[in-house]
Amino acid sequence: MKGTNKTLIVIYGPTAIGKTKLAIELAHQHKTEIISADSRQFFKEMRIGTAVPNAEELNVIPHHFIQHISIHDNYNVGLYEMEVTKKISALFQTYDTLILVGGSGLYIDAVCYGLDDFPDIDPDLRQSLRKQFSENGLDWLREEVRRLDPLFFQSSDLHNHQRLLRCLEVCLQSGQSFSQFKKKKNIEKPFDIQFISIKMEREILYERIDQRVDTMIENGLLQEAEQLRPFQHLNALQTVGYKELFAYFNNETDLESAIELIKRNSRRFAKRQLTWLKKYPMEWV
RNA sequence: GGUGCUAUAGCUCAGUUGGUAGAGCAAAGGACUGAAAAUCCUUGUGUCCCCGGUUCGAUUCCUGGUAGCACCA
Repeated sequence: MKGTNKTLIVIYGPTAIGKTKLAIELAHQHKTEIISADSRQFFKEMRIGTAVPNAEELNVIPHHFIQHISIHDNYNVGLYEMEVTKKISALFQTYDTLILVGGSGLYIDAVCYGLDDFPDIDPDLRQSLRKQFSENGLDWLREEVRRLDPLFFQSSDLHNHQRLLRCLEVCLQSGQSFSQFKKKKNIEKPFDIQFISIKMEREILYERIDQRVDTMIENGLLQEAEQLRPFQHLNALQTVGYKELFAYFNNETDLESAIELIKRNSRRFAKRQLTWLKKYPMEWV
């Protein structure tokens, strides 16, 4: 306890476990509002495939950071952190308790522990580095990182091109090493945090995932994905439930296989979320 | 009823000239600071259908079962 009378209830857990329902119950109970930490429900074009709360649910309890931006907007966890920090402090003027709910661990971390300050990256630089990577490959990328940030080179996964590219862009943008910015300063938040998750057998969770995918298909996921097909290259659409259907539209697979893949990839996603979850001091319901 | 083929991991199958076995997929574990539903790392789970026989030793060869498939009646 920090001696404040403000509490953020954080609901985290794997996809399809019932976070939305629990959040709404708790919001009713505390007569408060809900903040989303779900990096895919932000996008207003993606509704069915991200299982956003339905219209009635959104009506009864005010939700923030849901369906509030477009897939064409440039968005990331840094922007989210800035906005959500402001929003939370504004809402705590009115409420003693707020609900944070979502499945994106990094975004939960950003709210609860803060992010270090990194330089803004010139889009041209980012573009150029990606091009160089696609031309010169992973060995080139590693070599650059070794030269500019030996510490990162030692301690990081040298097969992960996304991380290496991120490291490199920060180094080149700032003239300093990426590692220098990573201070892990763990900003003290002016509120208490209570982590809550839901206990469920793996087998039952997987059944729920399968069922929910079938429901999404019934609710028109194909049509939603079809409309987004022209934008399939966007970051926001590198998402389970969409990328598999793009493959189907592009004749790379049949529909049945695409749906099976959505289920499998949702299971794998849930597993990654369960790994992430272990770092939080959870209370289970 | 007869003949033939098959029986090995959760699934599809490979293999062992006799020394208790391995691929793909599914799965499990992990990492994570501005793409995070992304990206990446690690891991092989087993009465080799059952009862006998031969053998120092059988999942492998042999007899007999059982089950599935195919063909013939």
